[in-house]
Amino acid sequence: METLETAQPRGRVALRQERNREALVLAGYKVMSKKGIDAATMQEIAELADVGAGTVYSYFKSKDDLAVVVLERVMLNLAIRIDTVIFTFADPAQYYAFGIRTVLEAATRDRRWKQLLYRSEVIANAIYNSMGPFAIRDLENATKAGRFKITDAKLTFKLACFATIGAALDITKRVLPPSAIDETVVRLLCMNGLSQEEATELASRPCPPLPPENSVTEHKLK
Amino acid sequence: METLETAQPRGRVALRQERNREALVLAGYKVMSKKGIDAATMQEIAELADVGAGTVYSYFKSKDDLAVVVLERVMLNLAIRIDTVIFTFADPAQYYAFGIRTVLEAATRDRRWKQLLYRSEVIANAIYNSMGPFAIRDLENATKAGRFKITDAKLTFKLACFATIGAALDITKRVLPPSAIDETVVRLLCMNGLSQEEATELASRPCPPLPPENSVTEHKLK
DNA sequence: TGCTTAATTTGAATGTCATTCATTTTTGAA
DNA sequence: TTCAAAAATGAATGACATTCAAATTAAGCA
Repeated sequence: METLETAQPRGRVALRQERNREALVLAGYKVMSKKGIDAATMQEIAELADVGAGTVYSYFKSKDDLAVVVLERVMLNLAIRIDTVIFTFADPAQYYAFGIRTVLEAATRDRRWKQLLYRSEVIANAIYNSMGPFAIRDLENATKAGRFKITDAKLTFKLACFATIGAALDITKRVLPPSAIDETVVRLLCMNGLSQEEATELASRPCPPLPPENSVTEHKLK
Repeated sequence: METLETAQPRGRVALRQERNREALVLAGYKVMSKKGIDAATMQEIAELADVGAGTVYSYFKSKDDLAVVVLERVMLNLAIRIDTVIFTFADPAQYYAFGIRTVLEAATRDRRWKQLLYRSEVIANAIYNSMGPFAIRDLENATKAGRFKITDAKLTFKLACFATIGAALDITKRVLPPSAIDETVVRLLCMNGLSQEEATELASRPCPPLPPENSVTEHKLK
């Protein structure tokens, strides 16, 4: 009984904090994906999360810190959804190819992503951190299988993250046509040591549909 | 005599404006490369250029606008210096390889560049705009010569710009070792359709020294 | 040379936040 | 119920980027 009594009150605070943190991440996501990271104000985020303006700072060191958490959450959600689908592929190289394409399509088609694209080093690093464990695994597997020829999977994926955001920005701004998605995938596959022909073939394989956003219950957003 | 008389007073304003503009770009470069773009204040830049704080805005729309001009100037200076050296290469692919390596080394070794690296989409686009004419020419020549196999030189170089900044940022932050420069060059050459072996060989060729910064008189800085 | 208008420059004032911090509120044990 | 500690609050602070009314300068004209 003693443990139960001490556990309950202790849990209250922890639970509220968890709820507040969750509410802040969600509010941050909503406001930032509507207005962009810079134009989002801490005031509005705090109000939407129903906490005082100062409270945000007992959960996050700064606005940028919150933005990083928000972005990593979005990316992890996408990474997990991708990961539920790729087991259908026989070719290990296709795991990576599909991941790249999916990120590019999300970044250029989803209106909520567009606002987040500026501050590209923040979002590129969020992709790297959240999707990296999956992507680097795929790169290494495909290299072991002899499909890719790379020596440093981490560096390779880092380059791919930044390049992807660069392409996505230009497609969003209509400097590049939407068809640049295909060519970007081809180039990033070439970067892994595939020939132009191999890369083109791999990039043109059909893509399975992704499970819906909210299917990732552990990492819900929206 | 008439033309001389009207030319003189007219020239006075124009001359002063040219001087002011130059002074502002130079001051912007000095302050931004010392403190970083965000921490540089318009007040300090104006003071260093010896104009009123408001005057900056009759030359540049905003702080970011000034930053873009400053960065493009730095990049153009480097591009021109690179261009004076590459005629010594027989292989057209080497033009591009040397350019990529030189940018990476400048970005990671020069203390003044480090501060400019954050705001990566600004600097990546500055590289693209200033060095693009040279780099895209090199990419297309090397493709015609059968060394590279790409279909869209502009897109390819855009990806390379963002990837380069991503690598430079991590090397600067010591997340990646300086040796990542070599591997980045190799990967970005593979991206152009070279095999791993071809890319490694090309990346390892000796590099000639660059002419000094101030040798580019048309585009002087510092 | 002096007069006049248009263009340019000026820097103090404005407005917008991110962040801080003195108070207030809540918590949980006694 | 009482109390000390922890958390939350939101008004106040400070730091700029940008604006704008006033001052200065330029240059055509008599």
